[in-house]
Amino acid sequence: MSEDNKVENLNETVKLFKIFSDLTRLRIIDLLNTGEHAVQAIADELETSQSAISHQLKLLRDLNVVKTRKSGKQVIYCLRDSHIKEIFLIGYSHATECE
Amino acid sequence: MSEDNKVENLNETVKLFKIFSDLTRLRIIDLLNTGEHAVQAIADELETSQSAISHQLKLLRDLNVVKTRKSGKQVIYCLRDSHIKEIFLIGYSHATECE
DNA sequence: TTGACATATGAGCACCTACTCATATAAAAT
DNA sequence: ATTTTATATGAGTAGGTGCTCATATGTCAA
Repeated sequence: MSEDNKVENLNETVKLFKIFSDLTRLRIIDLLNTGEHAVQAIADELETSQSAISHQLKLLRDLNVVKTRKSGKQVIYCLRDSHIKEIFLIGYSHATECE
Repeated sequence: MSEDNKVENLNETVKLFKIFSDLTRLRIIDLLNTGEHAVQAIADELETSQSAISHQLKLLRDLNVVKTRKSGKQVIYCLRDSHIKEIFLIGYSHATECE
């Protein structure tokens, strides 16, 4: 592998880890681990503004972390696949196992 | 577990993931995976200024990711334990396996 | 159609972060 | 002792990020 490819792979890895590097996003992911939720339900649960949640959900959508379906006026979010869930859980257990 | 503890645990998880959320730091960690290196050797290998590397190494020191030993004028860095290596490798493989 | 509700999004701002540049510190060589 | 080499660190700065606030868009109900 060329040095450029190595750096490119590391850059992809950085992008992946950045998904989990914000408390609001991590709380959303943690919540969606328990099942699908509408936007306002997420905002209520996390006691965070609808706008802040919606901005983060857009990021997670653009990064293919979550997918949506519509139900009437609501938009319901869930994790796209177990990929993200796995990495989250590994990080979570490593971060909390030394207490 | 209280909601506060949950958030606190998620915050620790965020801190862990943030370690890996910068290309320079990830390249340093990747390089130290191959064994210990002095500061200037890291800077040369990554074609990055000594100052930039030194600043990042200070961060990694403060986060207990790396440890050092002195050898004459040089300060030689290595990863503190396999903990970090494991998480890095999991993220790296997840980020690169879909190509 | 009008109003109420649910979500998305743009603009602006405050904060954070990773760099550069200059300089301090420390050890070895001369 | 002075100079050279290796590393650390403070100040300043540019770019990125996550929020708020205002508003747009879309859907249902009356």
